[in-house]
Amino acid sequence: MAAWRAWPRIFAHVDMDAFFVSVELLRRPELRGQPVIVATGTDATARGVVMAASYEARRFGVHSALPLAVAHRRCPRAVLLPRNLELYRRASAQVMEVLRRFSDRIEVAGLDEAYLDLSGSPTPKARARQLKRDVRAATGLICSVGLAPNKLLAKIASDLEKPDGLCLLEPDGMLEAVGDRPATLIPGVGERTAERLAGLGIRTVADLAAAEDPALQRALGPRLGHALRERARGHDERPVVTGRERKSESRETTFQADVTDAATLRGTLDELVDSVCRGLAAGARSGRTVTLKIRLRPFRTHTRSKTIDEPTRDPERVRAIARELLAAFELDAPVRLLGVGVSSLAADAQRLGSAPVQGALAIEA
DNA sequence: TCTGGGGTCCTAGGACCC
DNA sequence: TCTGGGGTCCTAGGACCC
Repeated sequence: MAAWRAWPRIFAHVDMDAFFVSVELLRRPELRGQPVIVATGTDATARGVVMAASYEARRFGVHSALPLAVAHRRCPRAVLLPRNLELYRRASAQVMEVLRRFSDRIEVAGLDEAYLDLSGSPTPKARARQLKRDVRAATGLICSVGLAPNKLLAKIASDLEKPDGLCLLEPDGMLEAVGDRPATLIPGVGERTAERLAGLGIRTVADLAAAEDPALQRALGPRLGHALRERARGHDERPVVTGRERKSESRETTFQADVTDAATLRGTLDELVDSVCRGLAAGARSGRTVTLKIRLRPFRTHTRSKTIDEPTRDPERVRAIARELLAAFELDAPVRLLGVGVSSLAADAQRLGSAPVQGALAIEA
């Protein structure tokens, strides 16, 4: 009898393979088999990063988040495609629609991945195979699926047999499967944390699993230190969270050349504010905190924020606050990036007649 | 080697209130 | 005159994820 039959819960992590590139290839089939890079722009010498790389391009050491200039050096003949987020959003919605047929307990964790709670299914592996077939039939896209008794192991498992993988991972099998991989394999261990761990002589997942709790807690803080060791041991109690509410909305832009001109900054700021407010309106939300983000040369990032008493998404109001924050900021170097965000969001309580808000109605009653 | 854009969560200090 | 303890809110920065 398969061990998974004894698991109290069964989670699937569905991860689309080279998602942005694969979506592009649906309409550019002639590019199949070639190194393809989806990036922030098409000028390989301009500022930007790789958003996705085909498996052919990955063989040259090109991967997402890599600076475009470096990617171009590593693989000069790669076809560079500009990102088309609207296209990827539509494809993602199609994929998620298929996934919902397999469980209503689904957590969308990005455009290209989701967790499904399949607890209670007598044949989870067969369900996963069917899911892969259905996604492919509906969208033409390939995904990898990890099956495990918790979200963490499911996520690790989905990556083990990419592309087009289907992998089942038990807690007992974790160290055998990934024990000698770098600790950064564990979600939550990024570059900075990996450096701190290396200071303790911890480099692999197995090292982290075997580490002393007090030492970890001194290096990383009590919460993170304990949590990461638990993860390295395959322990994870997080449930699938459905229907998350957005907590902030922001826009930012990196200038192709650093900016010192005040009028350019103000003009850009106004566009960012308008876009954020349109986004808030589309989601019927308003917010109380306006945050200005500034990145100065060479790469120093700062934020300034102001919180008001009443939620707003009035562009005039948000613009006035953003301009005030910008005016008060001491610019001692050229500006590389400018951003605007609104947080402390609340659902609109307006238009009660046509679009009732539950909480508000309860008060009315 | 040069580092996008959209998010989430955590920490830490200070203000303020009871 | 010296000085509690807890709670919430706000701000700024940092780390991380996709």
